[in-house]
This record gives sequence, C-alpha cells and structure tokens, in this order.
Amino acid sequence: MDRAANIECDSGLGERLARGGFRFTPQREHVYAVLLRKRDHPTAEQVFIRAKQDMPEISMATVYNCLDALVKCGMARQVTLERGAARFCPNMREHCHFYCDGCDSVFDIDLPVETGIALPRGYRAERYDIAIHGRCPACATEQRKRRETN
Amino acid sequence: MDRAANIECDSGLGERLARGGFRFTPQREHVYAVLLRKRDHPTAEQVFIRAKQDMPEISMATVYNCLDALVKCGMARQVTLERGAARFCPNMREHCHFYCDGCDSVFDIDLPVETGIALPRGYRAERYDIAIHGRCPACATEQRKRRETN
DNA sequence: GCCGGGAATTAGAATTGTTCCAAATATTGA
DNA sequence: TCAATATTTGGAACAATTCTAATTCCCGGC
Repeated sequence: MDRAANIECDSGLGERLARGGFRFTPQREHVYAVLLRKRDHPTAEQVFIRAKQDMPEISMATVYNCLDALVKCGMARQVTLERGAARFCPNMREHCHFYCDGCDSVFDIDLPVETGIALPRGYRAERYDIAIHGRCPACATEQRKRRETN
Repeated sequence: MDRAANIECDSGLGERLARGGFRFTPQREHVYAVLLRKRDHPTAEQVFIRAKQDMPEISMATVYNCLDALVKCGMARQVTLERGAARFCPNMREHCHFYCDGCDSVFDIDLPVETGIALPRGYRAERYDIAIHGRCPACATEQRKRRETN
C-alpha cells in the first residue's frame, strides 16, 4: 500500500502507534477504521467480521494483535462488562458505560466531575472503570408493557 | 449431614437459598463458609482448592453451581475485573473494588454517597459497577523505589 | 536499490475459564 | 416411605483468547 496515502488519512494513528513502539500497518489502520465506523462496542469477533468485508485476508490473530496495539497506544479502550467476550471502543474521552441487561447493548455515558471516592492511605488510583447496568429506553418500555399486561 | 446442625450455623443462608428457589446443601454451606473465611476475592478455582481441603469430594461443577446459587440468592457477588476468571465476594454492602495492577489483588472500598451520573432520558439504572485501577500501598512503594534507583 | 534484523501477519494448535451433559445421589413434600 | 425434583459428580463440549512457527513485510544501513 502507498505509504503517503496512509499518512494522509491516519489522523494521528501512525504517530501514536510509533510512540508506543508499534508499526503502522494497513491492518491496524483498517481495524481502527472499523472501530470508528460503527461505535457499538463490538467484540473482537465482530471486528473480525466487519474487517474482513474490505480486507478478506485478515485473520483473527491479527485482529487481536491490532486491537491490542490500539489499546496499548491509547487509541481504543477495552471494555469488560459481564463475562464473555471483551468489547472495544475508540472513544477516549472520560466516560463510563451503560450496559442494557435487556438487549446487551452498550452506550457511552459522559462522566460529570465527581469521583469523590476516598481511598485508604497509600492506595494510588490510576483509572476509574464505571459501568451502569440497567435497561435502555426500548427495553425499559418493553418491560413496562409486559408488566401491565400480566 | 445432620440437618439441625446446618440450620444452627447457617445464619440466614438456608432461608435466602429457599427464597431463591434453591435447596440448602452441605456443599453450598461449605462454599459460602470458604468465601467468608478468606475475603480476598477468590476465583472459582481458588474456591475449589480451598473447599476441597475440608470436603475432598467436591467437584468443580459443584463449586460453579454453588457460587451461582449464592450470587442468585443475594449472598455473594460476582466481580468481573479485567479479563480472566471471575472473582467472588460475600460482601453485600454497597461498595466498589480497587484492583491493584501490580499484584492483581482486590480490595473492597466503601462507597460514599454520590452516584450523581446523569443518564439520558429513558435509561433506567439498576446497578453501579465501579472498579478503580491502580496500585495498592505495597506496589506503589515498590514502584517508587524502582524509579528512584533508575 | 539491496540486505539483514526485527516486527507483523497468518493459520492453526493450545490454553483457560466456563457451561453442559447424563448418570448417580440426595432432598423434599405428599 | 415414595415419588418427584433438585443437586452432585466427572467428563465432554464450548467460547474466548493466547501462543507458535512459518512466512511476509518494513526499515535502516550499506
């Protein structure tokens, strides 16, 4: 692939990868584009399926490798809600996740200021991981309806 | 096992199990006792190893079944921090978890009041899952020392 | 421009954590 | 006590992820 073209459309990805000691490859660029295109917190397998549409040769191992590189260089976050497959999210703003127990979907929720959680002496916090479990609007409505008919 | 003896020392466990539609069995009582004895957020496998010391016949499948029953009837919580094995915790107070990235240990942190996170219209929150990643006192000290010597 | 070393990719095997299964056993209510 | 039902057990099956070894690719030095 033409290197100049990559640099044009990478919008900082190449630099971030390099700073993390990673190389800028077509696969990494593409996996990142897949994450950006549909921000529904896909699993590695979903990323794999989507990535294959435009890059049929890509392998699952590469998807894991790319996602790992993206997470390590600060271009994506790995989100672990519940058990099962990890999900990935290219939103690097401070935010937390709303997980709908009805339909398994995930929504980004902007974080206000707060986090006034007092840690015992000596503990050093580096990152807050906040997940809110509940029902999204569609599932909350459905649940209400079902209760009414019963 | 003598049923009367179980009832004597179960301190509410039997009732909670029954309310959840579960039976009170020696295995469930023992797994619960294991959780209470060492509150270091063990994985299912660690619970299995500890449970076997006093109940050598117990199987992994039963440990999973017991932990599941305990979680479902509100006597324990399943904690999912990072990838890998789920951990279990008999602390049912509202609290969050401090996860040490240095030594993988988990500490309960009492939650203040707060949770002033504004959800978009229609979203219904049911449970907050807050994990703080960082360094425990021992690992924070060690990290500081290593920096100084470099 | 060509070469050598290191990183990345690939397919598939291996590993880990968990769930499922069928048979034997235990518990409960009638 | 008996039948119905839940639980336990060991092992098989499964899902998600990591590892491995063989290419292939990329970069800097010549």
